[in-house]
Amino acid sequence: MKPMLDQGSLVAAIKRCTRVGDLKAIQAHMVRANLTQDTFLTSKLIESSAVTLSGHVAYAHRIFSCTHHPNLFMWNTIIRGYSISDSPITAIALYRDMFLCGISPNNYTFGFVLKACCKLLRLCEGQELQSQIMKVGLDFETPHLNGLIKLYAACGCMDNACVMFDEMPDPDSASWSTMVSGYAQNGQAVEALKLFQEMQAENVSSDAFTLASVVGVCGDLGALDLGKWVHSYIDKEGVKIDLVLGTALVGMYSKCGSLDNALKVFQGMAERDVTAWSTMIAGYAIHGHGEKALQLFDAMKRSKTIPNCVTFTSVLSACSHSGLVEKGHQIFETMWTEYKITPQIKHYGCMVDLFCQAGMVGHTHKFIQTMPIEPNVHISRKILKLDPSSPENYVLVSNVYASQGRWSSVCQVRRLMKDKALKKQHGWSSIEINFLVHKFIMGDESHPEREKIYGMLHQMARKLKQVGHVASTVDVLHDIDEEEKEYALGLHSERLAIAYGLLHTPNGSPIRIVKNLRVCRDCHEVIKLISEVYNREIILRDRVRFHRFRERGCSCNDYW
DNA sequence: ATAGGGTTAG
Repeated sequence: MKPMLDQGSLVAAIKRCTRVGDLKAIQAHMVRANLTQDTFLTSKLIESSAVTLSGHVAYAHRIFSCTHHPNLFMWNTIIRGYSISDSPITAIALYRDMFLCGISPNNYTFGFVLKACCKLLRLCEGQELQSQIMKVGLDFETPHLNGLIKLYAACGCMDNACVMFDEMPDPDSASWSTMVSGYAQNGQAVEALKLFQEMQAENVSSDAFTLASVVGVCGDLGALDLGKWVHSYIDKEGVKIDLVLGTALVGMYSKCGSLDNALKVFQGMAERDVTAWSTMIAGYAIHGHGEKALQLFDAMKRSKTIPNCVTFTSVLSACSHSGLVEKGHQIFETMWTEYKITPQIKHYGCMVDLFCQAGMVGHTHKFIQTMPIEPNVHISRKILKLDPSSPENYVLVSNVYASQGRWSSVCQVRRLMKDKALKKQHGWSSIEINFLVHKFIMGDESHPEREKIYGMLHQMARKLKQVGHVASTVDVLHDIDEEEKEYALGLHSERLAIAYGLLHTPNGSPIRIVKNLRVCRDCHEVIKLISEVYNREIILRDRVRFHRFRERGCSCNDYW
């Protein structure tokens, strides 16, 4: 190696570092060149290990602690490093230390601490920060406002986020994309799309960040036509399809059932990381193409991309849907032996599905005994104990009970959820007509065409009764709360969507609907009946299947 | 002397 003992070449060398080991070598050079007290070089060392080589904040922290009088840049850099690390709480602690050391923050500091608050969902501290900025007389800049909007969105307060956004004098593309992704993350997909359409109307051009969110929303809603339109918009505007946007498109096309397009985008991508590969593999898994998913998994390994736990969920579920028992078992074993990934409950779930579908009852029992957690209702109880704050877990448990007809337990779980005042996650269904996505929740009365829809709904109910359908839930849920009554009356979201579809799609064309979150037992049966009575093909995409491969062993290719 | 906010997979 050439000697590089001046500051300039050392800085250049730090920039080229890809591992912490490289930094150690440079530190050795600094000792030899008597440059250990060089503030600029020390700053760059901290920056490199704290930010550029993320995951090595502790190393940066050691250098920082050895510095006698760290300057503001060093403080900022170390706080920034922690804010993006898995210990953002340390960023906040350091921010307090900074005051104790008599160092005043600047605008950059606030941005980094805000990010840490965001990761920790510390709304109060974020607001405190907001008043501090004003107190010290610094300008409140767009990145701060965007950070606060993000914080509100992350904490589920889209109303506050919206007020801030509306009051912004000069929202930039980051502001828009924060809002769009905020709606998307809070399950307000339609609002996200509305905002995107507003952007179009106001001639605000969308960049790759916003578009990735929008594309994701299209996938969530199964809005293929709109998704295709956004894709053509991306091409037309010459927006570069980078790793993230490419991955978003692949995911959108596979979720919307268009695997050809998903593959086309995937193959056109200049680079592919573990997320991109996992998305494409999941696409094949969802549609029951087990062999293809496995081929892709092999290709991924050949490309030296290291699979993670998400990749394995998709690969194992692909095996389960295609009956590839041996192969699946083999891959499951490699999780720990080759990749040191501890299988999670969902991976065990895939394995149980795999054995069950192959009819290997004995094998299943044996496998279950090796599991760290029992795979029945009792695990669900454990899940609730482990994470009692996640509403999804309650829904999962309630569904497990429902599938066994244990209605009183269903009510108990629901009541528990209510007592804990957990935000109800409404199940919804949607249908896309002429690029517009119409979303319905159970008993939805807000639609402008509610009269027509309800008329159709009652007609549907009568016709179903004529062919002998008795809503199985009606009989058991008579003495429960209002919501359950609506449920029992048949105002399920998917029926509202179908009614709307019957009213608005031309005769002969299929009705494609997406159902999310709450599966009722007779949903598929009812849809089949409606489709027979009205002589219309009804295609249901059940989003729950994407999340919970382990539930009752239906193959996903039934849905598209 | 250096630096900031927003995006993707189950």
